[in-house]
Amino acid sequence: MISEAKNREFSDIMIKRAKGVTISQVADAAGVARSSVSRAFTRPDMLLPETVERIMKVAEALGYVPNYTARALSTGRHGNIGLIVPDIANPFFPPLIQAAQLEADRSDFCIFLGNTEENPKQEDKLVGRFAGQVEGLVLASSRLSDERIRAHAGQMPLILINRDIDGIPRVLIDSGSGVRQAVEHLAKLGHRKIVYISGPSNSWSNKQRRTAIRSAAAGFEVTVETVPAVTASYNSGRTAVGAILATGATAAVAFDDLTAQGVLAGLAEKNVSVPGAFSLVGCDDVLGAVTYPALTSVSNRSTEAGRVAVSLLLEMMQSRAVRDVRYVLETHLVVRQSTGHS
Amino acid sequence: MISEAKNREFSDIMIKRAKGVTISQVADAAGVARSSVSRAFTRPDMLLPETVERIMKVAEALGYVPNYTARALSTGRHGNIGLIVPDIANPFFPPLIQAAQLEADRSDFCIFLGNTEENPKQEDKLVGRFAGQVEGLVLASSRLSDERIRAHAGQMPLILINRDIDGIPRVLIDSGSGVRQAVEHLAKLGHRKIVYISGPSNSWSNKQRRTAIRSAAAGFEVTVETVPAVTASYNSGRTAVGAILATGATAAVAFDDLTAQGVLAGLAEKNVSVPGAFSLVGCDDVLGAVTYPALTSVSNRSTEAGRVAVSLLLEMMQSRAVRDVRYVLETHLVVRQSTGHS
DNA sequence: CTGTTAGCGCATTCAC
DNA sequence: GTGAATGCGCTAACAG
Repeated sequence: MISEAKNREFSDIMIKRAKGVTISQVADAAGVARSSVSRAFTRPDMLLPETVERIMKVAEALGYVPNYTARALSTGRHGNIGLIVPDIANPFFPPLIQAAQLEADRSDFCIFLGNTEENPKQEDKLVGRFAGQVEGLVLASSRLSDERIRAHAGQMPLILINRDIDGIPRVLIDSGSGVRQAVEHLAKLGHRKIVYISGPSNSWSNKQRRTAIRSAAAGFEVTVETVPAVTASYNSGRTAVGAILATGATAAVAFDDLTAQGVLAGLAEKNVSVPGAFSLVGCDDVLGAVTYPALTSVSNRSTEAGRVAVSLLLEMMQSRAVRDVRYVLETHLVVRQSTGHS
Repeated sequence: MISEAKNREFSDIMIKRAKGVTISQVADAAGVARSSVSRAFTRPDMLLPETVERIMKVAEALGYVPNYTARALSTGRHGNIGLIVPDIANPFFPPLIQAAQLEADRSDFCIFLGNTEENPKQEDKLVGRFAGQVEGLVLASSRLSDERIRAHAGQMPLILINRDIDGIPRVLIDSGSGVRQAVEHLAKLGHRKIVYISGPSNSWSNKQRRTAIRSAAAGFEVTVETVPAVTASYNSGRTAVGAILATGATAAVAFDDLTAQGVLAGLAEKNVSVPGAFSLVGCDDVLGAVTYPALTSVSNRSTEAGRVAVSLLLEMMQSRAVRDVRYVLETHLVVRQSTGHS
């Protein structure tokens, strides 16, 4: 590996950069009032076409670009909305972010993205940081306490994704429906004891999945044990394999696909064949069919969740009022090759 | 699937939301001047501890939150930097984004993220939209023309990732080094004709890889043909398989891992075994060992690229000057199971 | 230590 | 149709 110093080539030329040109300079240069320049950019119809053209030409020449911050301060509308996610590197979120961005763009809004590294403190800090820069906020899989979320919701329009708090508009991906199908699927394959490999303890989805598995298992005369995987990640799943096998279960449902992928690797290391000797189901279906064996998983609807959340937020911002919306997206099991007879 | 209407439950309660409380209201309520409130939040050391405490208490009670937009307008510093990527759903970018965010956070800066959907128009619009909201900008794998980039660089501090323009600070991931190793690897395995499955035509990385393969191949007496894959994606790679096999080549290097993954799927459909009958190398190494067979790939250094870019940007913003930096990150080949003897 | 004053860049009343 | 004045919420001199 080459050292940093060796990689850096630079000349000594220091070019002082110009400060941003303002509306006043354009006005002076064009021989008009500041307000006319402003109008030329926001309501050209109020000016003579020739005046607009002249102003635009001068603005172009001077390299004038409207300052959105100043505009926002004066209008109270900055056209930005914030989106906060716990971990952008988790493949569950990029499609959600993309969909949110697309939906925001349709109404000419920009997305301010925050990544919290699964850290509530960081999340709280970010929300505060967004204050005054965004008109509304979407919190995806928030790790914040109910109280904190309520406090923030009092400050600005707020939509929750995968977090169920009364009185705050929320979009919920109901993995419960898919998880129940997973348990039924495993039961029919003859499995009598399964383990749930749990995710982050402050995750709403984690609680929901754990509960759904327990109740579904009871109906199929299957027993369930829970093995924690601390965080939702590959390594976490991999190290949990020992504990999983120690339970004597013949199948497992993992909190998410990433965890499942780690478990898959851990099982392979211990020469436990899948699905021959052990069956595994993931959640969120973010890996498609790329694992080996291809992972049976519970579908996710993150794209719709992102789209709907932003759509609800824009609606809420427009009406300047909050409705107690609870939008639920159902899921289902996608059967592939990682599950088989016990 | 349940209809949207059915999923939406909401009460009729419309709660009017309060407007943001300002520094003046806090000042009045606390019986101090506005400037004291401002100081309590920005330079508490300038005030008596008891004054600070009193102000803070009142602020807390009123639910005051500093307005960053107003603050930015007055100071000229908003503590935001923009980061624009072509496709957030491409696994190459999340680690880069995460690293950039982490580095920004160390200096208490926030990242404003933009996604362009590989569309230059959208990219141009976003840059304009960021004007005045960010103090600096990082453009990753920009699809903009040199002219547009130069124009924007004149407006604010700007760093490029994977784009090589003279006079504009840039961080380049040199996949050339890794690609050359790939060609050598294939040549040693006896392959005499290989194809390069190209990516987006306006991608700097694509040009760089194509060029590197050609020159390396010449040195090893290997012939190269190029098959286009339009966009960098799974489907694109999958549909290119026909054209790839038609060339009669025995191995291929794909623009990126996503494309390679598609090719892998396409080859499997045609019952062409990998690496038995065909060898394949990816680029960017974003899939780890999860494909089957595990993909031989050229390493990426996106995390470092993100970190370094932000670090350079902050440095540049501080000095209010631009140096002609060209920071190069070397790559290497990661051999796995998708390559074998011809 | 704290209050007073004056902008930051722009949109928006009002007059003309 | 266009210019002059006011204020968005906050920070930064300058006094006291």
